[in-house]
Amino acid sequence: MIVTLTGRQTLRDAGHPLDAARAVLGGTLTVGTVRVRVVEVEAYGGDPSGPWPDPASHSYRGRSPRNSVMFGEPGHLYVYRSYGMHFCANVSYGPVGVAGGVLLRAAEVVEGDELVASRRPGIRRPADAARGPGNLGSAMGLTLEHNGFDLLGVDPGMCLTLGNATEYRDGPRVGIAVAADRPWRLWLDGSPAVSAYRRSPRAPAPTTRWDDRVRD
DNA sequence: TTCATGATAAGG
DNA sequence: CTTATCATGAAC
Repeated sequence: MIVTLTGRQTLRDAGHPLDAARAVLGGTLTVGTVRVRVVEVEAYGGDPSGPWPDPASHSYRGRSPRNSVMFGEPGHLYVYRSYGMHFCANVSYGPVGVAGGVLLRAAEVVEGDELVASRRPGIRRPADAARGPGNLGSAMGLTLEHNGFDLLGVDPGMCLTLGNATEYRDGPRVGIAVAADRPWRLWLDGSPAVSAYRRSPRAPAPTTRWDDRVRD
């Protein structure tokens, strides 16, 4: 018997942060008249009392006004201000009360190129429009007003379809000082919109080469 | 490869 | 009040 899960169920029942990341990767996000295909994501877990403790996650030190969406219904948009100037977007996952988020790191523009171009003047090539989480936020026109929107429900102008990617690359997460080497960054191989890997200068040097390490 | 940028949360 | 941060583009 074939069971088709709704997107909400898939995100709620993720058994691991990577399950949620795989579900989102390859899907589409629509905000207003702009639709993009998500080609790079990072999984983030939650606090130590939950199933996926993650010191790199905004929710690691418990619920706060900023991160509360991560603790809420799966399939909602968690928008945060990064370094005071960029807006980055996550998709919440896990049951209500359990924190988790999939950071949207890069996407290809499918619809709305004109509006995106006006929001991202000066880019060298179209693939750079939503390349990197801050750039993705700019291209989609995201602000804190979008925080908490239901991506799988009735909120106007906001829609997420899951990609449930089965073929992808993985690697260490970008720009974080702790738990940087968990292979929780996933991307679609070959997409020109995938961002470049930048290791945090605060992260300890990896003890083994990435390609040599064993992953489970 | 390093730096300025500059909001917000967390810790002293 | 001080420090760190799920980043970016430009300068070096």
